Formats: sequence, structure tokens, C-alpha cells
Amino acid sequence: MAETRIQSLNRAAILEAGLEVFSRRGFRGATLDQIASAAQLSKPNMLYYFPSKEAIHRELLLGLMDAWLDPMRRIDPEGPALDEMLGYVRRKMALTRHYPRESRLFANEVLQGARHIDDTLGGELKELVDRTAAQMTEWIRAGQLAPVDPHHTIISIWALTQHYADFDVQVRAVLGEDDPLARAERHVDQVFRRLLTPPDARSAGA
Amino acid sequence: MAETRIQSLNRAAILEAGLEVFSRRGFRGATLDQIASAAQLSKPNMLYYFPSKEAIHRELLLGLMDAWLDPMRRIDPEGPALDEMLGYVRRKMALTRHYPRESRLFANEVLQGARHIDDTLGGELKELVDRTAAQMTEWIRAGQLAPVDPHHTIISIWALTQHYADFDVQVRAVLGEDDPLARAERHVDQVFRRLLTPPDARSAGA
DNA sequence: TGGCTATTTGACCGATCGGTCAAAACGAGG
DNA sequence: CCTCGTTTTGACCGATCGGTCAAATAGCCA
Repeated sequence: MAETRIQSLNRAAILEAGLEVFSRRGFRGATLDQIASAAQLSKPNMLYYFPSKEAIHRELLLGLMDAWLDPMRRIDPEGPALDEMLGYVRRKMALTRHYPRESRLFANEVLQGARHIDDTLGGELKELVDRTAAQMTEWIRAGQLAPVDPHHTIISIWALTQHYADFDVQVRAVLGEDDPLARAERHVDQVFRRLLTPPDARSAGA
Repeated sequence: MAETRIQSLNRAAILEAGLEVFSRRGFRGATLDQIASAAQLSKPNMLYYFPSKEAIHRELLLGLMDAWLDPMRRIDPEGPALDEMLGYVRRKMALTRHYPRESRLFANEVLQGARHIDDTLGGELKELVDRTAAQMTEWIRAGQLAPVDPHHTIISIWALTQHYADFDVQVRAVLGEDDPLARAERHVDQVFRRLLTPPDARSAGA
């Protein structure tokens, strides 16, 4: 009873189309006809693979959350504090560069109340953040990071990195550039380097 | 032919209701019935004051843009560089605290392509940003600000301040606090203080 | 009070929404 | 070729969308 080749192909096409449309229009703004035509399927044919609009949306969000949390999970408590934090920033920025639609899908969802994922937000995500914040507190106590509010620092990393995906229309309009992300990556690294470098390490290095 | 009392009262009620609904649902997700019932008016009665859903939305966005740009306009080239920049950050954060719905309205619009305001984005906004960035470049040359990318620093200020309004569901879920903004204001000040304080001024002050 | 304008409303319209259904077309094994 | 399960489709459904309209009502000034 395994998935046939045509099934997995069509399911993938529908999810790809759903990502495209949901990320640009939001859940209520997207229509099944738009998704179906983007997937080059008829509407009833699409509903043969997914029972409803909600089901497509839910599957996209579910698949998203894991990839979204992964960069934070990969922070190594044994590694050098500043490098670990800047590595996290870099990995999160890579998500923005390579998966801007996923970022906008998430932004749309949270902006409109996050009704479909509020359990994940208050559960798995909060646990992971609390654990990472505790690790940062240790690093600060050990003098490996400058004193900061760990929770709000994590939120700042999200804010800065996701902004380049979610508001890219505005970013491009204001910068007038084709590829703002090269500069953006250097800038974001600089922001958190200056925020997190402990005072007694400031004379050394570039 | 001036506006009567009842006209200005009803128009205000409609705009207030429109802000509430548009900011939580986005343009396409909002319905005229929702806005009308929030304004305690019948739908045809509401359309007696505004010709269409678009007209309500457009008037809200127009009124918004001016207030949104004001904190940046009030940066004083004659003032002390760091204080002026941190003052801008503080004013922008005050908008987030007092007008989160306006922030979400704007976020919804930009997220979905900013089709209703792209002329403002590429015109008035870009000019103001370029002028402010030029001022920052002077300050950097004079050693009053640490070397940064001015454009991306401005974008960072937007990203951090607006994030607390646009993603407040996520912020509250992760922090588990009732009023995250008190801490947030201190944190955001710290981020840009460390980013912008010139190297030779770091030994002085707190 | 009468009369005129400004305001409000219920009923309704065509378009579009998410979703259903029965029937047709397809495809692999015999 | 036939058979049977899988896949695809056109036609259609009730609900809801943004918006209209004629008629009813309220407010105001002579």
C-alpha cells in the first residue's frame, strides 16, 4: 500500500504550489483554484490527494517548523560561545536566503494569530528557546559572551534574519539593489558580533 | 459643505473598525460584514461613507505612512550622533507599543507584495532613507558613530522594533510574559548602543 | 407642522469561494 | 482483449463575498 510514483509526484506538486500561493496571499487570501492551476491540476483532482485547503496548509506548516528550529538545535554547548551564536545567526540567515517563501508562510501565520500552530509555539519552541537561553546565561557568567537578555537576543536574531525574507519588497525598494542579502549577511553578523563580544575581548581581533 | 458631526463620527468608527479587522486578517481575509459589525453599522450604511472595501484600506494606509516616517524625520543632524540614533530607535519602539495594529496592517501589506503602497516605498521612503544614511555616513567619518552599513542599520531598526508588534503572538508564547515590551525596549537600546558606539568612546560611560 | 435632505436599512445581485459527485479515462495484470 | 482499481474531470452545490437599490426613517429648519 506504499505511495505510487504518480501520487508522490502530485502531492509534491501540490505542496510546492501551495507554498507559492499561501506565502504570497496568506491562508484566507489563497484560493484552491490558484493552487490547483499552479500545480497544473484540476481542482477536484487536487482534492483527491488532499481532503481540504486546511490539510494542504497544515502539512506545509508542519514540515516547516522542524526545518525552522534546526539551526537553533545545532548550537553546541561545548563549542566557543561567540562562534556558536554567530554560527546560529549564519544558519538562520541561510534559511532566509534559500527558503524565503517558507519564512513568509510562517510570518503570515503568526501575523494572523498563529491559530494553526499555537501549540508548537508554546510547547516545543518555548522549551528549545528556554534551553538555549539557559546556555547563553552560562556563557555570560563564564565571561564568554557580553551580558545580554538571552531571550530577547534570540528574538532579535529571528527578527533581523526573517525581516529580509518577509519584507523583501520593502528592502529592495529602499536599497534599490538586486541582491541585498550579501551585504545583509555581513551586516547582521556585525550586529551580533558587537552585541555579544565580551568587553575584555574587544581589543583583540578585527 | 463641511463634514457634519455624525459623518466624522461614523467615518472615524469605520476606520477604527477597519484597522482592527484588516490588521488581524489582512486585506483579502477581512470582510465588509466584519468591519461593519465592528463599527456597529449595517453594511450598506458603511458603504454610504466609503465607496468600497479598498477605499477604507487605502485611507488607513495613507494615514499610516506619515506617522510611520515621522520618527526618522525627527533625527537632528546637529545633535549628538549616538543620542540622535538611539532617540530614533526609542521613538520607533514607542510606535510599536502604542500602535501595534498599525504595524501589523503595514506588515500585512508588505508581506503580500505592497501593491497598494509600492510608489510610496520606492519614492518618499527611499528618499528619506537615503538622506538619513548620508547623515550617518558623515557621522561615521567624524568618528561619532562606529562604522556600519547605514542602510542596513536603518533596516535593522525597523526589523527589531516592528517585530515586537507583528510577531507578538510568538513573542508572548516564547517569553510567557504579560508585558514583554519593557524588557524589549532596554534590549533594543542595548543592541544599537553596542552597534553604533564608536570604538574610542567604549571605555567611558556605563 | 410641513417639507427637504441626510442617513439607515432589508432585500437582493452576480461572482467567487471551498467542496462534492457521478461518470469518464487511464493503466497494469491476466 | 477484458477486468478492475487508480486517477482525472465537468458539472454542480450551498455559502459567502463585495456591492447595489429602492424604500424607509431621522434630523433639521422654515
